[in-house]
Amino acid sequence: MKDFDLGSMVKDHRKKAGLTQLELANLAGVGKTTVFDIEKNKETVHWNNLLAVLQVLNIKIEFKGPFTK
Amino acid sequence: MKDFDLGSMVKDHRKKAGLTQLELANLAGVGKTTVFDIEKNKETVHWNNLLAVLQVLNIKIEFKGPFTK
DNA sequence: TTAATATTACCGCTGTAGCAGTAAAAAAGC
DNA sequence: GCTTTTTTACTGCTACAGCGGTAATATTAA
Repeated sequence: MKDFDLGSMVKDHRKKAGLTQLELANLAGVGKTTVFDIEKNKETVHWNNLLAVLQVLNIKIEFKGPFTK
Repeated sequence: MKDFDLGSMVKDHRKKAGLTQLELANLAGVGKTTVFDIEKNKETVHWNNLLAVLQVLNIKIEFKGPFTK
């Protein structure tokens, strides 16, 4: 039930991509505060901003529900 | 590259759970507008609100990146 | 060690997501 | 058919996420 640590994953991928928070923010078209918040697991971020950051890092999202066909 | 249709998935799961948009919104603790926007694939929703809705529907999220361990 | 870079943390300000309310259009039930 | 429920769509209003700027702390490199 506990939320998985997305922030650390983002940070890890960013590091391995050789990017700073500011660079990642610029690439994703968001502010540096947003990248910082994501890595700190703040759930107050906007969905589209999170998507933009994940896309830069090539992180895919999969949704699995009881009725996933 | 195209975004997968999360809105339809949410709607489908909601239907199969026998919930109306309003009921789902109340269960998730968000407004009806938010549920409506999610099903319409508006990416402007807040991350925490999306999480709350998915949790009610038992939809899990998985992140898969190049460096996922 | 010192210097340069990166991260964390705050600050106002602004834009807008979220809200409830309303109403009209669609869908479901009778 | 008609009635009820649900969904869609719009409206002000409010709260706060996001923004850049700044500064302090932490990290890295030289």
